[in-house]
Order: sequence, then structure tokens, then C-alpha cells
Amino acid sequence: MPANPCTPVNTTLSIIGGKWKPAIVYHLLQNTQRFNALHRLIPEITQRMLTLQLRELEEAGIVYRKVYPVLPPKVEYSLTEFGRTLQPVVQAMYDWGSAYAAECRRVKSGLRQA
Amino acid sequence: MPANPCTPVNTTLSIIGGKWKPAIVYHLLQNTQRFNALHRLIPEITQRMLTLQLRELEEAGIVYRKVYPVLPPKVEYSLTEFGRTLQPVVQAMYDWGSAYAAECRRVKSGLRQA
DNA sequence: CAGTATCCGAACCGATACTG
DNA sequence: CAGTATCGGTTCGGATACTG
Repeated sequence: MPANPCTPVNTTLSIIGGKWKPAIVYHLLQNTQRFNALHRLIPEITQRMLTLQLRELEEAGIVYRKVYPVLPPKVEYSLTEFGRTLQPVVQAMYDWGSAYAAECRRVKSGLRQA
Repeated sequence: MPANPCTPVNTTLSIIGGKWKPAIVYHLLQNTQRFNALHRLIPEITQRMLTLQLRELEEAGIVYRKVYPVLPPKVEYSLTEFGRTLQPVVQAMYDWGSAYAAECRRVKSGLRQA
């Protein structure tokens, strides 16, 4: 209802905001992934960042981390059932981001609005 | 801005991400506001941050800044037509954030999932 | 394979003071 | 009223090297 800095919107951003989490969630929405597979899907991220972000998502109850006690190690990341409820949010952001890119092209091509 | 996961989702976050922009957009979705009115609606923000964030939103084509050449100065902020298209995105984030808060209470009360 | 450990610069953000 | 200017702290994120 009201909108202090602690609005639900800010809550959402505290979970999936930041530079890498959206990409991680996006990929996990489509498939369970192993650590290195995820890394290949998002090559620009460092191992350190990937680990940190996954840990935070795990702690938030979004990501499930399944460790197979084998050698070499095998760890699978997936979304929890709750994490999957992010789908509409991510979709809305995806759609709007696409529209924004289009808008930028439109404006740059010489139009204006107010 | 160097190496990014340049997904549309990241584009969206680059526009309305950050600590204050969601609250600003939220209020402007409901009404045109003058600078100090906005400040009263989000008391925790500093003048500096409010100015900076508004400028960025303006540059992104989300916010329209109307200056009345009077004394004392009068400036009105509103969303552009394009900015208004953020409504579903903000709504999705708002709804999910509310659900997340509820989930936190549920988990803290002693349940678990995977 | 799936991580840790360290170091460090950049970005973000707040406090405070001042102004046309 | 609607801003600027300056300073400084904290947090974020990148590079690199190492490991069970």
C-alpha cells in the first residue's frame, strides 16, 4: 500500500536485483544446471561471483543446491517451488526490457515524446 | 559499462533498479508530484539522491520534468507515456515481494521445502 | 568439478552545507 | 522551492591465485 523504501518492490529487488541474479534465475527457470554449466551459460561472471550469488539465492529460498557426494564433485542447482513463482516477475521484466531497447532505437532514430 | 549479461531483464533493472527508483516510479504512477511533495512521500531519501534518481529516470525517458518559470520555482514530475508502461512490471514486483514476505514468515514459523 | 582466499578499484549512497 | 557542491564511508564486483 504505502511506499517507503521498504516496499514489496524493494523486497523483490533485494532478492533478484544486482548484476547477475536475474541471469541466474532466468537460466534456472528453464533447467537444472551444474555449476560449470551455469558458468558456461553466463561466461562473463567470475567463479567468485557465481558462487556468492548462488549462495544468496539459496539462502533466500529461491535456489536449491543438491550436492552429490561423489568424486569429482557434482552439484546441481535448481529453483525451489517458491523460486519458480518468480517466473511472471522475470517475464514482465524481460518483456519490458525488450520494449525499452526498442524505444531507445526509436528515439535515437529521431523522434521525441513528453 | 563493461562486460554485462545484457539480457532484457538486466536492461529493466538498469532503469528501475537501485534503492530509490522503484519508490519514485510507484508514486508517480499514481500522481504527478512536485519535488518537495515527492520528498515528503519518501522521507528517507536525501535531496541529492532524489535529484540524481529523477535525472536518470528523465534521461531514460521514463519521467517528464516540467519546469514552471515562476518564483519561487515550481517543478512537476510525472511519468511519460512510456514510463507508464512500467505499471505491470512494478505490479509484478510488488505482488511477488508481498508473497516473499509471507513466505519468510511461514519459514520462520518452522516449515521447510525443497 | 566446484569451489576458496586475497586484494583492490569502482560504484553507490548518505551527511552536511550552501544557493538562485 | 528546488536544487548544487563536497566529502567520505560502505558495499559491490572484478582479477588472480590456489584447493579438496
